Amino acid sequence: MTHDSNHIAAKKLAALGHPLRLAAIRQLAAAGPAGLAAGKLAERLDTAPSALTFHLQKLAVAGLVTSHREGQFVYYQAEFNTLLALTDHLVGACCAESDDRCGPKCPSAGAKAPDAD
Amino acid sequence: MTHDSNHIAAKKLAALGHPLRLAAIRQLAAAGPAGLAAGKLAERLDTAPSALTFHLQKLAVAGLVTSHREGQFVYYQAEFNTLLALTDHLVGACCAESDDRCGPKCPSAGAKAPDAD
DNA sequence: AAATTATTTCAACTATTATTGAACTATGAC
DNA sequence: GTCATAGTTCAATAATAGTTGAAATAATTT
Repeated sequence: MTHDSNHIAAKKLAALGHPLRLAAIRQLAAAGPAGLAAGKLAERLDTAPSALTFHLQKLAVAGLVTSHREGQFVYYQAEFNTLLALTDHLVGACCAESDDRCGPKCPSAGAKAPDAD
Repeated sequence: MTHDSNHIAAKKLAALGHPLRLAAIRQLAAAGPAGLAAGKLAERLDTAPSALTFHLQKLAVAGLVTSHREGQFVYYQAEFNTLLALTDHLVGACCAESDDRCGPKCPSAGAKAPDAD
């Protein structure tokens, strides 16, 4: 909400704004809390290891993934709370200043409906 | 879900991945279906008109805003459905391949819980 | 300790995006 | 028509981001 949290959220969105990175985070999200090894991810995304590292680092800097080594492997996992907070930042204030709502799925539906049907 | 929809979603996220654009779409989202005139938006975002046009065009190309002229004014409005679909693309497959869920707010909570408590 | 597998780092290069201010176009008021 | 207001376009520049492959580091196996 502050001036600065907008800046931070924009950074996260920019990090997600690349096809490989978006595909990566979705794989990691689908994989659940256990995450995936970098190599597995590279294989699934059909990309070169060095490219994957480059992109995973951007995601890590943005706070969207974490990693830890387990023997030979480095596991990456999605930062779920950060992802969910981000989607909320994006649509959470939807229609806040409006009498109308944007539709049946409006995130702030019910919060201000004058309609007591 | 397809290879290509990922690419399209990444484009939208990249469009949102700039502080001014993110601030703009949030203002437009908060403004509801009626939208806001470009000048009003420029004033609220404290930015030069030409810069605002530049960024609004990116949002428009990405399908996140539309605009229409009303006399002297050009009104911009958020594309709510696109925004909501985007957040869903981002977290919709969360934990889909996992036995564990990422947390109490997991978007796919209930979809696969073996827990019949 | 040499070989193998997993991942990261680096450097050279290419490509894309953002910023700024001045000029331009569109509409409405006089 | 001329003036004021609202927005857009353009051109020059500055800044950032992405790609590639080869070399380096880390852990494991023999």
